[in-house]
Formats: sequence, structure tokens, C-alpha cells
Amino acid sequence: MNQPFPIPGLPIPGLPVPGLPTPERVHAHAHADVSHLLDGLNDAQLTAVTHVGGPALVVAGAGSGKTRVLTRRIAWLIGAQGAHPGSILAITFTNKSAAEMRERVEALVGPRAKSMWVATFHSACVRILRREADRFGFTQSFSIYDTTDSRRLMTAVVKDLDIEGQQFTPRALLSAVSRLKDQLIDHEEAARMASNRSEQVHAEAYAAYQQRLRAANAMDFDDLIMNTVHLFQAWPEVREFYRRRFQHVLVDEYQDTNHAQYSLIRELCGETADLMVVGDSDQSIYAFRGADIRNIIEFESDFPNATTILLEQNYRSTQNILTAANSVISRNADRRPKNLWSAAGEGEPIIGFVGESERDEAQFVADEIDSLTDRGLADARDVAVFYRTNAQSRVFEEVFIRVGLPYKVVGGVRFYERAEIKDALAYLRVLVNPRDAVSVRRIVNQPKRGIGDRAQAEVQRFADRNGVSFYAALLRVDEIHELAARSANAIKGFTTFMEELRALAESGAGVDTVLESALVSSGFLEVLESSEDPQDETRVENLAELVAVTREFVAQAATIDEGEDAEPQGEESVASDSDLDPASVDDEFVDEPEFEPGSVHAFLSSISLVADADSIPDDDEGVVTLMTLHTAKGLEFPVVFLTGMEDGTFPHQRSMFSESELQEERRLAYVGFTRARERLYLTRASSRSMWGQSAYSPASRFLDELGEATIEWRNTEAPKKFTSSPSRPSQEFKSRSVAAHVERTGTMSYDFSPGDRVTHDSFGLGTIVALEANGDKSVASVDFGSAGVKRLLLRYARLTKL
DNA sequence: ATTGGGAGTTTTTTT
DNA sequence: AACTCCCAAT
Repeated sequence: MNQPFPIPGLPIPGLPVPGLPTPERVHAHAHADVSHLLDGLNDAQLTAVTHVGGPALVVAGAGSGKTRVLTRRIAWLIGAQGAHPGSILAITFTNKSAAEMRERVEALVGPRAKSMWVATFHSACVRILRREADRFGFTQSFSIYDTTDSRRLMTAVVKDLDIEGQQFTPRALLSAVSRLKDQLIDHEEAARMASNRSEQVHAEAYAAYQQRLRAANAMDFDDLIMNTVHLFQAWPEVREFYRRRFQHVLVDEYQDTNHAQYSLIRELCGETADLMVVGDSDQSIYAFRGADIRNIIEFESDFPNATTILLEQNYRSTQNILTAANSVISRNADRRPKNLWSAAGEGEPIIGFVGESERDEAQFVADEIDSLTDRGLADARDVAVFYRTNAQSRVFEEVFIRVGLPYKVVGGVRFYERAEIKDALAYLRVLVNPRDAVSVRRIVNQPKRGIGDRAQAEVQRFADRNGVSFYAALLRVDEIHELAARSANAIKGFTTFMEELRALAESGAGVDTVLESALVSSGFLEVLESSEDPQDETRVENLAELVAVTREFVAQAATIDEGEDAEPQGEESVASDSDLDPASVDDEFVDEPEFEPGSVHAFLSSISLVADADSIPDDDEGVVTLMTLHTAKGLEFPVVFLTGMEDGTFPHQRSMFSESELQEERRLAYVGFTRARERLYLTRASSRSMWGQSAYSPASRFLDELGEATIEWRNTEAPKKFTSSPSRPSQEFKSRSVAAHVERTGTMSYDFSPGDRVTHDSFGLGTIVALEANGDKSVASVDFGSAGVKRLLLRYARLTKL
């Protein structure tokens, strides 16, 4: 049975996670002798692992063993150089890879590795910010707002500032604010810099949004980085503290850092720290969220005495796969040429397939996995299916369920983002941080308890008048005379059980106990259980799963306690060779847990930064893994299916008309190809449904860029209607297919031209001002007079020519 | 105050 | 197709 959605494991930084067997494991007990740390490294890897003196950039091509280099280097710093583990800060891209890296280092140097920091940028910053929060007007329990929370907040800002209009959607504003934060620009500077009306509004919204975040004792994702940098700049003694502590800084996936993260590293490293960054500019795929490829390209000029080390031997893929990957990526202009090579031999040809529909494509993938496993060539766990957008996973799920193929989808609608889970968590968040307005508003009338908009507005008015938070106003309901008695009673009911829950939490009860009480005393569970709606049944199951997760969390916390109590006995045997064991460490290096283990605080803190990639199945689960190309970064699989190889799907429609975005798509293809060890399949569908309607899709341009690589097209059932040469449809093929499709659906006629008068069901009379012909994705710009100029997709818009 | 229907919107990619 | 948001009826 498959999980209907991913349930991230317990993403607690620092907790041992059952990991993959690694070569390092073999040497787990050879502490005294450090020579094994250098075993089996090639020259370039050896240079990187043992580098001393000045910052270093390791340019690590795909599959060139960078994780190995990083773990060995940390172990070497500790084992051979006598570095204190507590002086090491390693930044990784996901919590999962942080846990893995920690575990591998521990296997090499033993338990004293515990005091090193291995974390993502975000979790490292949270750790620092929680310690220092009271310096700048937050409490240690500040909330972290995810995208949904941020959107609610920004929606309130938009209403408040009265800037509702098509141009200033919460979404657009949030993205503008996010870009500013990536650049470390605060709202005051944004206001000063604003050179047009739109930027002025952005700055205003930014200011109001920040003000609300602060009032709620909350930060969004971008704040975590920006505030840490600002903290260091405003309190040099804090910065000095961390500089003195982190003598050795290592950053993985450096090509995906943004300006704020870059600044953070600079603040942290000062002139003296030993800095090593690892990355590959060809794998930079996060420009859309502010990653700046400049950081890696200009590392040498940013750090004048830097050393650059190139890792070019690939230990992962066959030569044929690399040839294809190299050939595709070489189409990108302005890149430093680099050639990955492999000693693994030529390997299998790449297999291509064109299906008639996306269902056909998914069926091929399922059949092929079946055949590979039947022939003993692969196991389900060896196989990954990649796609460009999350929405594409659906048809694979449907087909895999039908044929009984075990799988797991990574990402998509995340567990912690489901509405009922967010509701349940909001109860906990309010206990921990009553000022968290977004969470209070979320649950105050969820489930319905008669506290409607009207009552909430009165409470808000009272809160504003008295300068207190919304929750504080609820507690003072007796002073709000404008409220109807019925509303006031409902509010009292709410605050009574909330305060009881708070007392329970403060008495030291575990998060599992508090959560269960909250679900019961709020009536939330009861309402869902007695509901007729079948969807509510799923919701109850999800909540049960959440309770199970908290129980597990509490159980884990208990075992950590035991482990630490037991440690004094173990120390004599393990750490006798060193003055670096935890017992003799400076207090400075001992990290107090932020919160009581197993508490509501600790749980909320641990789940606030879960990433999709954190829920990638472990090796022992034995299932096929489905994920987006972005999530696939950093992973490898013996067998990879790269699906949806169509222009408009991959490269994505919205990236096809910008050279820089197209280059990013190409890097994404490069990432996808190089995940494969032995077998790579490239599949596409000649027509694909989108928003319920079927549309013709031409082959991806990347299929024309495979160069000398061997590809074998395996079209078992040639598409009936659109048969043609699979890899390069001729122009004739394209136009015929469009015509065929139009004919089949019977409703389209695209014979509009600019100047035509048309009518639209809701906009009325208009004139076509421009046409962008692009097959089924043709768009007409139509001037509807008072309704303005609209861009309409001809395939959907019910335009009638007059 | 709550519910339900209809319109409008949606799909990049994510910490 | 599926989801969200807003308004009108209860």
C-alpha cells in the first residue's frame, strides 16, 4: 500500500537517521589511525580534502564525489588536524542531507562529532535567531510563517492599504518582498529606492507586512536569513561570538545561494575562517527564488586568495549518459567549459519513447519497470520517475495503482501544508506564541463555534485601540461591550479551553498529549468524525497520522535523554585518545537544546523547515520514487525516467521565451540526466491534457541536443493519429497534428485576425488588438473597452467573431 | 452566522 | 478538473 501523501520522517537536525550503507562505515572503529580518511580518493579529491590555507572553491561536476569530499574533509579536520567538532559549520541543502552527512562523519570520527553544526541555511539561522531573539524584539518562541501563512498576512495588508487591484495581488507583492529580502533590502531602503508607483506600493506593502510579522512575533522564510545578517551587523559582539566559534565553514550547493546567504557567509567567515564551498554552476536551478549564479562564478574575485579545485571524474553514470548530458549543457552560452568523463564504460543506450497521451506514457513507464524487475535488472527502489511540475505525478499514480506498482511521491501537496494539519498545528502555535495572529485567526472559528466575521472585527478593533494582540483582546472579552452576548460567550468558551491547554503544555506534558487534548477540547475532531463528507474521513486519518508523528517525536526525545545519561560510561572507552571529548569542551561549544525535548515548542521548531526532499524514501522501502526535477537534485538512481519531454512542459511554457530561463531549464535537464547511473529513459506524450483539455505537444527541444549519445527509440505502439519520426517532428507533422486536434475536438477555429470584432460571454463586445499564434496555446489580446484589454487563451475563451 | 453555488483562476520549480 | 473566493440565501 502506498502512502497517499508523503509523511516526512522526523526531520530533527542532530538526530541520527537510519542511513544508507556507506564505504565509510567499514572504518567506523579505526579512530586512532587517520590514514583511512584519505583512502580511495583521487588526486583532486585528495587536494580538496586536505586543503589548508585560505578559502577554497571545489567545482564539483555531477557525480564527482562531492559528498564524499565534504564528509572526509570534516573528518580529516577533526581527526588529523585536531579541529574541535564544535568549531565546524557545514551548510547543506536539505535537512535530510544534513542528517546523512552528520551520520557519515560520526561513523568516521566517533560520537565527539556531535557538537558540530550540520544544517541548512534556514535551520542554522533559526538556531542563531532563537538564541538571540530578545535582542531585537522577538521571543525565543517566534513563529515561522510558511507560504500559506505569509499569503494570509499579505492579503490582510492588501485590504488594509486598500490597494486591491489586479496589479497588486498578495502573490505578486510577496514575490516582490521576497526578492527585496534576498537582496537584504529593508522596507525603508525599498521606499527610498522606489522609482515608480508600483515600487512605491511594493515598499508600502513591505513595511506593513513587516510590521504585522513583528506584532505577531513571527518571521517568514526570507526573514530567517536576512534577520541573521542584520543581527550580525547590528551586534558585532554576536557576530564575533559565532566567528570565533566556527573556525571551519563548509557550504554545499553553493551555486544555489542567494545574495543574503552569500552575505551571511561573509559575515560569518571574516578574514580568518577556513571556508570551503562546493558547487557546480551547471546545476544552478533556483534562480527563480533568488539564487545568484554570480556567487559561484565570482568566488575567486570575492575571495582574492582563493584556491579552485576541479572534480571532473564522474563515478556515477555511464559514458553514454554523460555524453548526452554534456551535449545538452554545452548549448548554454557563457559557461565555463567542463567535461565530465567516466571510467564506467559506454553502458546502455538511452531509451526514448513517445506515447499517444500522458496515460500511454505512464503505462510505458510502468511496463518497463515491470520488465526490468522481472528480468532482475533492477529493483523498484532503484527506479526514479522525474517530471517538471508536480501536477504531472497524478497520471503516474493512477497507472501505478492500477498495475500494483509500489511507489512514493515526494513533494506535491505536503503533509504539513494540508488545511486540517495546519489547523491542528495552529492550536499548538497559539499556545506557544499567542501573538501569532495568523494562527489565532485561523482557529478562532475553526471548527465553527459562532465567532463570525462581525465578532472578530470587534475584537480586532478593541485590540487596535488598546495596542494589544488579537488573542490578548479575546482574553479581555468582558471589556468589549460592542459584542453580542452570544459572541462573548462563544469567545469565553474558546479562551477557556485554550488556557487549559496552555496550562497543560506548561506543566511539561509532551506534544502528543497536548495535541490530542487540543483536538478533543476544541471539538475539531468531533466535527470531522461526525461529518457526512467523505473527505473529512481522510482528514481524520491525516490527523491521526499527525498524532502518531508527535508520539514518535516524544519517544525519540526520551531515547536521547537516556543516551546522554548513559554517556559517562562510554566515554572512557571511546574518547581516551583525545582532549576533545564532550566532557572537556569549553562551555562555549556546548549547545543547549533550544527547547525541552518532546515539548510543543521543540516539535513546532522541528517541523517548521521540512523540505520535500526530507521525505525521500530510505533505501529499505523498496518503492519507485516519483518527484520533480528540482527535488531530484543531489540524488542518484540506477534507473531514471525523465518524462514529459515536450516543449511547453519541459522546457516549461513560461520559460520558453526567455533565453536566461531557457538556460535554467537546460541546467535542469542536465541535473535530470546526471541522476542516472545505468539506464536513462526519455519519454514524452504527443498530446497531454491540461486543465481538463487535451492539447498537442511537440517534442522537447532538448531531445534535439543529445549529440553523439546513443538513443534507441522504442515506440511499441506508434501513436495512431500523429505517427511521424519520433525525435524530430517535421514542420508538416506539427501543423497536421494541430489541424487533426482541432478537427477532433471540433470547436476551435483560429481564423481570427487583429481588428476583428468579437463578443465574449462575460466581457461583451471587443476588438482583437493582437494575436500570438502558438498552436493550441494561441493567445488573443482583446480590447473590451471599459473592461480593459484582456489576454485570452483561444482554446478556452468563448470568443465569437461578429 | 453559516452554507452553498457560481465565477474566476490555476501550473513552474521551493526553503 | 480542481480549487479558492465572494456573494446571496437561509
